[in-house]
Amino acid sequence: MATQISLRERKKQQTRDALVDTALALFTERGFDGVTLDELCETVEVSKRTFFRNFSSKEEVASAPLEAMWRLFLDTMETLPLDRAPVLDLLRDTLLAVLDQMAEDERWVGRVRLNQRLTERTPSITAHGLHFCARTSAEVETTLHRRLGLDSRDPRLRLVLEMAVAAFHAALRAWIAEPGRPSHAALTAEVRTAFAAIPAAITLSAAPSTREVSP
Amino acid sequence: MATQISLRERKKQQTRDALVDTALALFTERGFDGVTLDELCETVEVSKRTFFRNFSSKEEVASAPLEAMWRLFLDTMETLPLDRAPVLDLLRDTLLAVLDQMAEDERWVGRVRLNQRLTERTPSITAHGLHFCARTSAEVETTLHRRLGLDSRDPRLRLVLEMAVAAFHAALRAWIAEPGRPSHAALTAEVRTAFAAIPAAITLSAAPSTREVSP
DNA sequence: AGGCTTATGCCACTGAGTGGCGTTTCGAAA
DNA sequence: TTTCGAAACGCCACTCAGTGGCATAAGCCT
Repeated sequence: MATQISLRERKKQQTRDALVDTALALFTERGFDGVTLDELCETVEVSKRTFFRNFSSKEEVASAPLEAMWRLFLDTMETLPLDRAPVLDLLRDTLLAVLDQMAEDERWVGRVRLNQRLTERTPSITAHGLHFCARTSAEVETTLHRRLGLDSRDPRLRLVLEMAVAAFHAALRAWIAEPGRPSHAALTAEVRTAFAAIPAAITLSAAPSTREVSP
Repeated sequence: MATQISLRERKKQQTRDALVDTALALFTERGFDGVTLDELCETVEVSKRTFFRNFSSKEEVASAPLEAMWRLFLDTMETLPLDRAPVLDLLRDTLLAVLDQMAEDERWVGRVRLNQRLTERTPSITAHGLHFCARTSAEVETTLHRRLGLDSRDPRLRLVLEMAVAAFHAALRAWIAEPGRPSHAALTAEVRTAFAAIPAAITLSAAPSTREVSP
């Protein structure tokens, strides 16, 4: 009872996975711009037309792992039971739960790592990822706006979402920078740390004892 | 102060301005994807090669007004006298000062309006703008990190920067949505409103009877 | 005025992304 | 099992963003 989905769906998923893994490997090895789509498609033995039926751009295939996580996040937000806790805590806990769920496939952690490394060194992937985040968080905003019953002109919901996204990005960067093989546990720890730093960020002031020397 | 710059510099600036204004007009009229670069260049009577010596992409020419503002912001951050005020207040006040300075050229306000309208309806411009913001705020982070003497692993500086950017974007969106002709004064008012909402965003909770929380 | 620098125009080229269309492959009903 | 419709695929031709090279022109400087 493993697969209730059709053979066709499975085959499609297989080529999708093959494209993602091969793309991550090739991009990591020779750089995003050093690999053409023709090359990638030839390696996976798939036509370029098929590639664009699975991904909307060259950047998307490299961002697939994180985008899958955000889609799960969005779905969870739709069905989550809401309590009266601060939205920021809600977002953090949902994010942590989603991370646990994604990490059940242990290959995902490795893929996210390559995904993130490529994002950091490739401007066009960065831009694509930021845009995806913006779209997704706009959808989360819509969902929460409806479910929490807030005034649509209230900018606080948008702001708290941006804070959460910023905290997650900070956590990802710190996680990638860690020595050794980044683990799922380490990532969740970084997420907790980053969210915990938010209140202090608002009141952050210049360090008292520091004096400036440069022109 | 008059123009001390050379004639050559002025001519270059003229073609730059012509490209920006024509691009904003054409894109607004027929959509970003409905205008080819060849068309734009023919209208301004400039070769495509020249276009790419002034702008690095089709998206950049549409984002030029806001990018100019952020560059001025970055320069200001470099030379600003720092006091012990919270960094968030520092960022807000600097942003307001930079807006005043940009608005001295009254054409700028109109350009930003078109810039922002196009950004909202064009995904690729959105992505480009977000990436530019990320790069710029990373530079601001570097500058403030050096000038404030903070631990480089402290995520609070990054977080407070993201909050400021998010507040500015929220202000821009509200400004664009205002009826009538958006003015510079209205924009600064929106900026103040958005920044003021930040502390309450953190503690925002789901509340059917919507109890307001004040800082 | 003459040489130097710098912007520009022109041209050919790569590579991403799209549309059309015929063919294969799977799913499901008969 | 056969057959039929739908979905996925491959192939081909095309548009357009962006780049590199090289020759030319325009401003700058002595």
